[in-house]
Amino acid sequence: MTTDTTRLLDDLQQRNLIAQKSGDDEGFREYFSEPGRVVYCGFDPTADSLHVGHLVPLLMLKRFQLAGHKPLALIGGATGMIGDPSFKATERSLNSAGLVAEWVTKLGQQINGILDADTPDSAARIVNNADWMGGMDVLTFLRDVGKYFSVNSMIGKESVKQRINRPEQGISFTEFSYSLLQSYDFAELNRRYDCALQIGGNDQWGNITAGIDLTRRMNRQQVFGMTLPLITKSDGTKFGKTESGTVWLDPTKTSPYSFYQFWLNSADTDVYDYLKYYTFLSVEEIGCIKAEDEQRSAKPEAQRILAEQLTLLIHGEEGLVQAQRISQAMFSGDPRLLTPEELQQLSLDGAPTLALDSDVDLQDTLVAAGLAGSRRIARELIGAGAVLLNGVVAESADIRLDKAQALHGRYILIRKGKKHFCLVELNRR
RNA sequence: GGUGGGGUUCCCGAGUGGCCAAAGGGAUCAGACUGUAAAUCUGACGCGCAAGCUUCGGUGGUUCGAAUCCACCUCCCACCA
Repeated sequence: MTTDTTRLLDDLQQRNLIAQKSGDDEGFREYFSEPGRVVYCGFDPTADSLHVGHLVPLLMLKRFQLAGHKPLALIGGATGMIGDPSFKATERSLNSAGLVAEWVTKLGQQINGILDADTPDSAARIVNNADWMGGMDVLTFLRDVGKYFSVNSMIGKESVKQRINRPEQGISFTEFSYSLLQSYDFAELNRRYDCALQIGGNDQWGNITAGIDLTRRMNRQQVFGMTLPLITKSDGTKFGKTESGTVWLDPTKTSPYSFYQFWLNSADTDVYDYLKYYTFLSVEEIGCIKAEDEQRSAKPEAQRILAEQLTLLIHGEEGLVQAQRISQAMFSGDPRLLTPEELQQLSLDGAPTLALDSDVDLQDTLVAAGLAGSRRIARELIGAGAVLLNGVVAESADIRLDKAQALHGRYILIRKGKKHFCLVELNRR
């Protein structure tokens, strides 16, 4: 077991997954040389689903689990009521208690699906900090927790500096107190579960170190902290977004197909790093993939592997098959070969869909589908041969869509350019 | 409060009476090339099938004609205090 953890830490370093780590490497390694250590990461319910930005810490918990430790996922039913101000430019609006509670439940289910709760010696545990914070009264909190914090050092934290320095934005006492809550969580988890490591995104460093200090003072225990790097894209745009917005883990918010496509579209310059961050493939294997991709001068395999690994992990075998089947039909297959069931599945799987009456103008349809900004643009696109109906180039701008050309009398798959689609379903009249 | 500068089509930014739907760049979209890449090249980029119509902070005015001139309003910025 000792070797497992040593390997883990070396592996994490090779994957560039450690941004900052508290304390000395020796002590850290020694402590984690014993199996069954408890590692925690908090997830605040700020939406009804986790998104790809949450994956790195979540998978980190799993990495520790695979190395024989116990992952502890904390869902911030309490902290989610407050809002973390770290590196946020503006004060955030509060969510209602009911909404937060609902989100807590949903996040719990998602996390549960990813972390293994049945592994004998390293079962995952999911806790909610509302359980110990919800009932705490103000005086107790201020006396027992607040007393350990120095406002002087709190206002010096980099994470709130911009808020402190910008009077027009400011920071409410509520948000300013957030760090105390998170710190108390660490101390509490240390007391309850002997938790000794908190991990989080690099923006959490301030909160984590505050928790380490509090735990030492309250529990007289030395605990550890580690932050994970902020994932970036080589083109400078924000990771985790597509033109249609955040990439969620919830299949009803981001379909397995879109999720698969998100990873598949990773840039060559990023994809090998992502394989290290997001998959459990060994660094050696990833190195081989890279070497092979460089040998072959054709399309690299890395993106496909990345997309497969992640879709399988989050959406399971079925989700992956769906995603691949749709991708195949859309990009390289002939949509005319799809069965009515598969076409129907397309819309369920997240392809944009439009229900129209039969015998409609193609230009108007392109506009309605959001594939063209105006009829004039639609005509230009058609003229350039950029519009495909069921995989066949639309020859004329004056085409009308009717049942005769619809697949199975109902479906017309419109494609604009290389990767914009809309499935039109003609109503029977 | 005083003075000076400014608000132009998604963004930046030219344009100071007709030749302006408005230079140039960026972003975006498409085509070619490709790997559903990158880079590059080409084209499009207010609306309209078209005649034409609606845009240049707002309102009114001068003029045959205004993004361009005038008045007022509004917002932003700089300096003064």
